[in-house]
Amino acid sequence: MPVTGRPVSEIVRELPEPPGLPDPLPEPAAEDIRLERVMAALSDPLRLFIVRKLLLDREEFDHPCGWFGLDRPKSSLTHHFRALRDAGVIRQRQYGLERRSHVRVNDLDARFPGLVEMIAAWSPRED
Amino acid sequence: MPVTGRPVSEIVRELPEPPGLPDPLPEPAAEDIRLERVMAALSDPLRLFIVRKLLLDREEFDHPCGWFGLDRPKSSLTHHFRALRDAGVIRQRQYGLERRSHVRVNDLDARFPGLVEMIAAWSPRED
DNA sequence: TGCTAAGTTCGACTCAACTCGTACAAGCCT
DNA sequence: AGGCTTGTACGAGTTGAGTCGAACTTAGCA
Repeated sequence: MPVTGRPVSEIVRELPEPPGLPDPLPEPAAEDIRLERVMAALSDPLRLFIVRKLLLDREEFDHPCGWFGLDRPKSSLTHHFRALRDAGVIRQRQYGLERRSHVRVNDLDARFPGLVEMIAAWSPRED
Repeated sequence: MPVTGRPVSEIVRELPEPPGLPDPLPEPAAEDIRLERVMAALSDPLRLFIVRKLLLDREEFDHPCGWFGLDRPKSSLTHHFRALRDAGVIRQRQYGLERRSHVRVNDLDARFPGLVEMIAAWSPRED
């Protein structure tokens, strides 16, 4: 995975919200995020890839599905992005045709201190 | 869950191994522990309970299955303890009839800094 | 010797999750 | 209007995980 080399201290600080965003899609409130569900969401390699790319290769505030370069059917991607959103890991907004996502760094850090930073610092094995 | 109130700084420091222990049961080497598998192991509420109790209510170096007070069939417990051991979360040793477990704090902390501390600090919701 | 206790192994059942094709909806553009 | 793009909804097939009962193994002990 390409990595920009941004320091971890910057990764765990969520970008400020640009003004005039669409409303977020339905998601759990920060206090309703469950560790078991977050763990289950992050136990899938594809979803872990998505979250890591959002953290490490972030270019904008929000990113559409196409930006990830995932070679999977669209219905599979819908499934995985929804799993991440339902668990409270990402927030999604509808921009016209596109549905863009970012990691809920502030909410995750408030509930589970150190989790986002650990994921950002972790390097997946090659084999 | 009862909690002894030990400081987190003590929790993330694994107890020193007493001398004369039996060999550990087969387990992945520290460098082979996979984050996806650890996440999957911790996505089950019962296993999260086991790990938290091992971290927070520890009384000895190793604890047998009976110590946890889990009201499940023995074959179910075998399944869950094995899932934790296969993922590299706990180490198990055979003491006569008993199979005792402890969390591999040092190995987990080396691979995924902050994970154990986050789990120890986290409080499950009541509902 | 034989009982008991701790835990395993095996097989069966259930259920949730992953995968994907197909059909559909909703914007954007010419 | 018509076509293109982004993504959803639904359904089906498959796989894997959790659950448990029943039979077995092993160690300790009376």
